[in-house]
Amino acid sequence: MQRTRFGDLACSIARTLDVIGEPWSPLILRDIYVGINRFEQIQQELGISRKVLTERLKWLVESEVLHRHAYSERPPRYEYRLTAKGFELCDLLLVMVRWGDRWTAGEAGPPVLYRHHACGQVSHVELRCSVCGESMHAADVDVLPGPGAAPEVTRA
Amino acid sequence: MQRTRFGDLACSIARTLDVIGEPWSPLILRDIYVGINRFEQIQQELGISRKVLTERLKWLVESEVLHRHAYSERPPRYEYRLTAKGFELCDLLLVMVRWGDRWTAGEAGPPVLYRHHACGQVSHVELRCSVCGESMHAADVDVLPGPGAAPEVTRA
DNA sequence: GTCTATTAGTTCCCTCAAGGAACTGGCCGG
DNA sequence: CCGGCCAGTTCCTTGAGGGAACTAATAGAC
Repeated sequence: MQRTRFGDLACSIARTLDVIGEPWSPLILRDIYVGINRFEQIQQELGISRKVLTERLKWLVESEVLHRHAYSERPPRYEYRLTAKGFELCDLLLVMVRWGDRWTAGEAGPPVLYRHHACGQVSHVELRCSVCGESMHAADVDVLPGPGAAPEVTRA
Repeated sequence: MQRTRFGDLACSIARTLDVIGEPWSPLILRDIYVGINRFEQIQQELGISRKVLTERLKWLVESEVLHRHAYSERPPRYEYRLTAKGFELCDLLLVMVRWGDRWTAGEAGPPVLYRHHACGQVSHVELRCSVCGESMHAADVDVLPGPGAAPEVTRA
């Protein structure tokens, strides 16, 4: 956790960062997305400190991104699963993958490929407009104050 | 900067986080995207420590996400601008905004709206498959090892 | 010519979060 | 009853973030 909390800003980016902006959190989310659901597994896969992993998991559960599921009563054992809120957050991971593949993968090519169920092809995500369906990137939009804007301040 | 660097992992998410995963970096990117380009302006808008801002800007310039543009020779004064690489990184911000709007905006509604140039409508981004154009989310894909995968390890 | 303001950092100290390793508690199998 | 597994917790050390003061370069006011 960084010292300054972002959740109070009238900014959806800051609020999203408040949930998964801390170091390790996106990688924990990825692990759980690909089926690495248990404390011990995640700790070993990432090489993260157990203390930090405990803190992150607790926060993600509080934020309703993950839910702690008992897979054994005796002894009490838990695994972590994505909620609907958490599943949608994985969109962010797909976009990170896309950017990382394009700009950091280098000679070797992307470390992981994604096959789309609908068409069966290996592909990647693209951003489109929810209204017209055309390509929509940072350069293709105007930014306007919305209903939840803080007075006298414009934040994204 | 968190203690553990992520850039060396064979994982595009980790590599992307290596560039903008540190606290404040996405918010700095956002500021520059919306036209807040100068050190003093960013520092005041975010309330970030000047020391940390210096470190982040330096790193983002080294990572070729930003470029340091001299807008005055005497006295030497600089502003920060997005490179093509940096502009594409803003896609990530749009997806963060979308998630934040959906899950954290609450009663007040989204603080900022985005109008798409192509259709003139206020809308938001959606993820589509680059091959077939259909909706593509985390639940709609199979994950396969790619050419740049580390031996014996699968990372996203 | 000196005084102040502006901009872009740099330096300093202090606190608190991350890393790492050892430890705890519940339970099972031999 | 001993060792092993799992899911954490505790403790200590290091180093990153916060905050404020300081520097350098220059323009403009007086």
